[in-house]
Amino acid sequence: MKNLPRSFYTRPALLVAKDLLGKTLVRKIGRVTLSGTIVEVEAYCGAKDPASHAYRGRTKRNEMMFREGGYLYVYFTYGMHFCANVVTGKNNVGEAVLIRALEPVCGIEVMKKNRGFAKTVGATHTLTNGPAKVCQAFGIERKENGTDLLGNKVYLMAGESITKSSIGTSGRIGISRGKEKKRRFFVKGNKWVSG
DNA sequence: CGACCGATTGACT
DNA sequence: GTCAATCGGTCGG
Repeated sequence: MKNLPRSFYTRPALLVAKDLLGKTLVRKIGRVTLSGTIVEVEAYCGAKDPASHAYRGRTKRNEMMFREGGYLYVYFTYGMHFCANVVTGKNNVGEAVLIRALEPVCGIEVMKKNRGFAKTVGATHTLTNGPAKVCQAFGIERKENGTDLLGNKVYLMAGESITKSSIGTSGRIGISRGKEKKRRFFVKGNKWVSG
């Protein structure tokens, strides 16, 4: 299997967001491989979007968002959580797509260990149904900020194809500004989608 | 420098 | 349903 090419990421965030549904996120930690199918995302559109970290221009924190597409932007929030974004668009644009939820595929036992879950068989939907949960399960922290998705630590592969009719759209979650914009996309009926 | 608040979660009433 | 946890970015003085 092969990484998605740079050209997948250098398009506008809204297009990349919809195309990310059904793709497989892969994370390698030493010899361990974790993977999952993306089922929920949100687009954050640079300087034009009041909810985006890039809205107030380039800073040390959001620098990564201004790279060309295909890098990981990880930020720390609420004093205890990390969220992972896929940087999109061309250099200096400042767009990204937040990975909000995914369906675990490989390495479920390791994800449970990372999340502090008991060693039971199978996965429960609370394992990865939220942006900070995905990061915790996949071991994505501050040092993963800036990871090149064309490398072999964190990357994406083509996965299931999602038909247009099974993609749901809504306003974004957990923000106060730009709430009305329909920039959240999810796979309808998938139990891993966050509530 | 101090106050305020956030792309969240989990525990508790 | 409500609320604390906990810290770094941002803005006002």
